[in-house]
Amino acid sequence: MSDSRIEPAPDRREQILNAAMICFARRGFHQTSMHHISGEAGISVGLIYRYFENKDAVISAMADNHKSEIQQVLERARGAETLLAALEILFTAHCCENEPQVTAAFVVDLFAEASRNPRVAELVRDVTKTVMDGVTDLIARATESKNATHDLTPRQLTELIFAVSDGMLMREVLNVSTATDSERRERQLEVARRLWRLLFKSESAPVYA
Amino acid sequence: MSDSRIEPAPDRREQILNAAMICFARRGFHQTSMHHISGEAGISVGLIYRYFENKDAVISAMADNHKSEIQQVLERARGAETLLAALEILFTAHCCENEPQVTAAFVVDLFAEASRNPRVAELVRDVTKTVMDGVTDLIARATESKNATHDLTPRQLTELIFAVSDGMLMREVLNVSTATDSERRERQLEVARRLWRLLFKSESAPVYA
Amino acid sequence: MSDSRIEPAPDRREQILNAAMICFARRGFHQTSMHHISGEAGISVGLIYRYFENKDAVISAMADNHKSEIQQVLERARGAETLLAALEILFTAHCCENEPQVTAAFVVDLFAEASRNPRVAELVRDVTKTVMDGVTDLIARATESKNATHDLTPRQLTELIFAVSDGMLMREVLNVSTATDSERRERQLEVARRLWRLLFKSESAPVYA
Amino acid sequence: MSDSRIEPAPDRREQILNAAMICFARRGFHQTSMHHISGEAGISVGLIYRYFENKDAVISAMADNHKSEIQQVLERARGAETLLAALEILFTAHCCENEPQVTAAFVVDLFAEASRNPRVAELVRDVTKTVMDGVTDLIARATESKNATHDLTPRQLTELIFAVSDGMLMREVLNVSTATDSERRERQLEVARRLWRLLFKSESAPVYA
DNA sequence: AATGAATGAGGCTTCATTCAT
DNA sequence: CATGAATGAAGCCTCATTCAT
Repeated sequence: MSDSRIEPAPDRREQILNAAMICFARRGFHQTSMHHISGEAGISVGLIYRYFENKDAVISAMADNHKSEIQQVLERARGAETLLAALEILFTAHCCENEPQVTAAFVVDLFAEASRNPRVAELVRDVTKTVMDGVTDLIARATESKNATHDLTPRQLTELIFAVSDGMLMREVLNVSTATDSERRERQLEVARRLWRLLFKSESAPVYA
Repeated sequence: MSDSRIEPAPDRREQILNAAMICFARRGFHQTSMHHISGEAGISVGLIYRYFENKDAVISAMADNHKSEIQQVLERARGAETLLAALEILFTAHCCENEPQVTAAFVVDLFAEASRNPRVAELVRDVTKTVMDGVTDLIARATESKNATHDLTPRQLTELIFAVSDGMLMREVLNVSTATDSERRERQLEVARRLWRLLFKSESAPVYA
Repeated sequence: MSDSRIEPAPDRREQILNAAMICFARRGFHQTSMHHISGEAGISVGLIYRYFENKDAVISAMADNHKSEIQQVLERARGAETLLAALEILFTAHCCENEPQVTAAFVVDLFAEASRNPRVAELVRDVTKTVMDGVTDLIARATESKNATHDLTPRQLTELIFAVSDGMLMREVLNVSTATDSERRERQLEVARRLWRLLFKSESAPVYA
Repeated sequence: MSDSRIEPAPDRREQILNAAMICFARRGFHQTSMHHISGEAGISVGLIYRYFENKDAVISAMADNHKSEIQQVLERARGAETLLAALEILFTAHCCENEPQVTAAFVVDLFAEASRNPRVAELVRDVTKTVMDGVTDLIARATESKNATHDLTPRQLTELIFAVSDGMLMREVLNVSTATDSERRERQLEVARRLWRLLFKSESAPVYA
């Protein structure tokens, strides 16, 4: 803070990944050139290659980052008091941090890339499995699951919940400009909440007023 | 030679679009070259430019095609006897015709492209709106919607149903090879069906045991 | 001849290879860029890739060409009346057609490349073997070989003769500018001739006045 | 720290040149990067520039080194008891020290480089002249030259002998793996020896049987 | 003396697009 | 209508060289 050194530790990797995230969200993986990234990061092209073997490695690293972030969210969700609160944490984090447009565009592109880049596919599968296993476990242990009115297994409930979440995220890229980001988000959240209550309905009052 | 009444050329546009669909699903829009398409179609590169202004126009035309197909499915769904049957038609068509992998890869790429190509975005938004309006209407008029145990409006129900469908399609690209296409599909369909029954539960089971 | 068409068949491959030969001789394989070649050939860079998979393929094709040329020379040598005449054909062709500097620079670079590019090495080994086998055969059958004053086998004689030829070619790149090309060549030829006479000495008069 | 009398740094120049020799032999001058050299030498890239102005200077210095080595060999040859012994020293040194492959690849590359880098050409010409002058002198003074059966001048004999030596070295890079290094070498040496005896045949055998 | 991060020009290659035939 | 040779801009990546530390 009082240190006069301009940049104590310019974590280049992170700097490059941040720039790449912006570029990828803006134009997609394959429309983003190394020049775009270097320009956004304010460094030279060659320098990127000191930190990443090639463009694919940048994409993989971003997927890795995405994985860590999601795992942190999972940890937070595990600490929630109720199942619905946990789901809300997951749903919100998945789509709402940063500008939702950016995240959504990136994630959809990530899945598109996964469908043909095996290394990325592996990463996405991995994070997907981890998080879904975590949520399945959460559901299986939740008291809210006891008096359910459906015959969905915890696993199936998880699949349903994630499908809704991913599906909404996918639609997000269309950027229906008839509403602000937060309004749109609120609408989606409301739908999701109602589904959750339906799935984990307790006799008592609705969780959210 | 002088006879120009009978269709002299095969439907080139369709031929090209079919080839493009295969290529796009295989490698994505921006990884597919015009030569890939011409090779797959068995024609020369130059010929593509007689039918499409440029590569973007091919992509847009594919989105157009996708729109027509989905609208046809909507028509079929409208003729179904019950709401659940209609949903099943929609869900199945959306994901199951052709090889699901192909369709899934294409659709995810289409959404990714929509997030930055305004013309594609416009088309996708259009088809999305049309189909969702259609389903909302279907739901609003369905007798199954009367005795619902939730407070979801027809519009919200539609959003929920489509989110589930799209979300599952998105996961499809990961191609978890632990099951055949149809097995995977069956599992997804089972989850979706249970949701639908929960949402439009009719005959029997009282909501509160 | 009377045909008014400007270029009846612009054998692109040959055109490119000619340009490449000039460039390679001028600056070596790895100092020659595809731009250099395309410039020398008067075409665009991209066009080279219609005819050659990549730069290495151009090098290999040149080595191939070199092989054909040498084999033709071998054929001519086979038709010579005396062994010494045959050797003179081989020696002269190997080093003297075109500008000797160009050929020499190219061949030395070719060997240098062979020492690390397996595909080129294979080609050079192949042509080397073919020609040396041919000459060994020529020697074995020549009457001049009968009354030799040495105990060198035909194979060894061949090795000796080729070593001399190659060694002189190697020196050629130094371009000792104290003499014209042809003078230098004449000096080399004189030395070589004397060696050959020594090796295949007949009792009679020297073959060449 | 204040002591600067005793050689504080190891002989960096030599260390770098040794590393460069290994790299150059392995991949050729222009395929060797400064990083390759620094890596092989176990130092940083920047340090090379403290001892050499640029990459070309490294190449020139290597040629210089090569020159010194050859001159030392010439000195040794001068001390030999017979002409044939002297030639054997020269022939053996030229091709056999270190791994022959390495030397051969380096020398062929050196000549290739000489054909377009004037500074290198100058050096190679210089060393060539020095050594050939030395050998010419050796031959002129040798008693073995007296009763020769040929009309070759000492200069021409030198050219012949060196051509054979260089030609065999050039072939060496093809590394016909059908024999070990030493076996191959022995075969070459045998051919060369027979030539020498033919050229400087002394004691016994009359020329005409 | 020594390091290695940083630069940016330049090399190889691909690809959308045009156009003569 | 159809072809495919041709172009050239642009993308990915390497590497000689510099310079702050």
